Amino acid sequence: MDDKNISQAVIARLPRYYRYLGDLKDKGIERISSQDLSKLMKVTASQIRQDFNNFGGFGQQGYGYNVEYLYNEIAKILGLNEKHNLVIIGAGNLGQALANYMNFERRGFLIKGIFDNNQALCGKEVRGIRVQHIDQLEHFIKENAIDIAVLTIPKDGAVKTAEILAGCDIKAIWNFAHVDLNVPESIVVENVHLSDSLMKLSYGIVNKK
Amino acid sequence: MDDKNISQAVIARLPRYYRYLGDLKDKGIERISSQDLSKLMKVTASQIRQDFNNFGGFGQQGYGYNVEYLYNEIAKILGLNEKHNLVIIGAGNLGQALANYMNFERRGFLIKGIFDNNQALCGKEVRGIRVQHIDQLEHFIKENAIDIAVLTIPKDGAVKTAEILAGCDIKAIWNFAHVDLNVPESIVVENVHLSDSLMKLSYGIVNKK
DNA sequence: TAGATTGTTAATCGATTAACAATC
DNA sequence: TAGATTGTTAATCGATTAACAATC
Repeated sequence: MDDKNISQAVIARLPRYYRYLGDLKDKGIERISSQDLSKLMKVTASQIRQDFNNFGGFGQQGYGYNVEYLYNEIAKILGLNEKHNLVIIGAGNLGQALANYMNFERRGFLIKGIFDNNQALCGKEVRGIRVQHIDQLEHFIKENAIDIAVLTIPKDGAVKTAEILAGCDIKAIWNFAHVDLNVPESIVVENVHLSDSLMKLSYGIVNKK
Repeated sequence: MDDKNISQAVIARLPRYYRYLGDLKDKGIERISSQDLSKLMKVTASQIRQDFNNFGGFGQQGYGYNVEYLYNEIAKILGLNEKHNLVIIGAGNLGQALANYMNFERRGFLIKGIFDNNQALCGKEVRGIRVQHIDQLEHFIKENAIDIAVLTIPKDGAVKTAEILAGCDIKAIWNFAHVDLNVPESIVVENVHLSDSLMKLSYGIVNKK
């Protein structure tokens, strides 16, 4: 897998390929051609082949792609073969929802800690993990080899907390706050702006043809 | 506002413009040039002007853009000046988190009902709204002029429920299930695939330069 | 071998950026 | 009026699609 410069558009499509291949695998399907996959996923076969060839040749002429092999290769590309330790910052509804949504653990994303600045929540257990006060965050991250911080707090707190995280050795921030974080290039930030998504939906309704 | 064919890329940027303009407005800033906004948002001034001009001229040569006016115009484009009635389907953690996250109401998205197929949850109150059994969904949608269904249930249920929704007069589905829904073109679907987002983040960590 | 389907190059399409005339 | 900045056209860049030779 020699990553020269894979475009964001390609990367954004990988999880969807992964999902479809997982379904095919579960159905016991062994091989699939780019053409058949293209019908299933409603994209062009050409795009599928181009996308995969960014990472090397996974197929075989005259045969197509081996489902399980391709599935595993995409997992590797996405880093799903590695374990990631994460903390959730913000033990409100969304934080708890993510903590309880445990398909993530199956993919190697292990919740090691949950933090909140509300003393009343501290000590409470969410999915067997005791909520800690946010003051302990910095120490905890360093001690527990935390890779990923999940930010599920309001935007004011998020900006400040992101600065703290930048000071620790955090690798990535999964940001649910409605604000763009300003952290060094070296930290990966993946935003989930739910209100942006809802506005896009709203646009779709209002401008329906 | 004459919508010929605005590209998805442009639409996806509108909520972000809206957010920044809202912040500027709150700070009492009256006008801004595309150049200043471009520095703030880290995009090109050219893109900003192109984007806005898809919807008509909102600026003035030699002056720039009036913040409040532009803010309101974008709100109109996004349909935020209209009210939307919505139901949440799935009263689990995520459904409750969204129900409780009430900035949505401020933007005109009114939660009218919450549904679940788990009898144990029915009758329980979430944010003052009594959870109903999913059997009542169809009836409720038709009676209460519901525009938007928020799907926060596992994927098997989601596919079936989407079919029911397609039968009602629903306008849009905000889909949090990890599956692509197959509904008529006339229904707007906006997906929030959290696991896809987390995989993108994972890719970012593993392939960091 | 013949048929199928990839990997890859070339063509097309669309989106972003640059440039500048129009105009406030 | 002169300066600033938009609206818009033209140039560039990148992503998608089409085509086909390579090869299993």
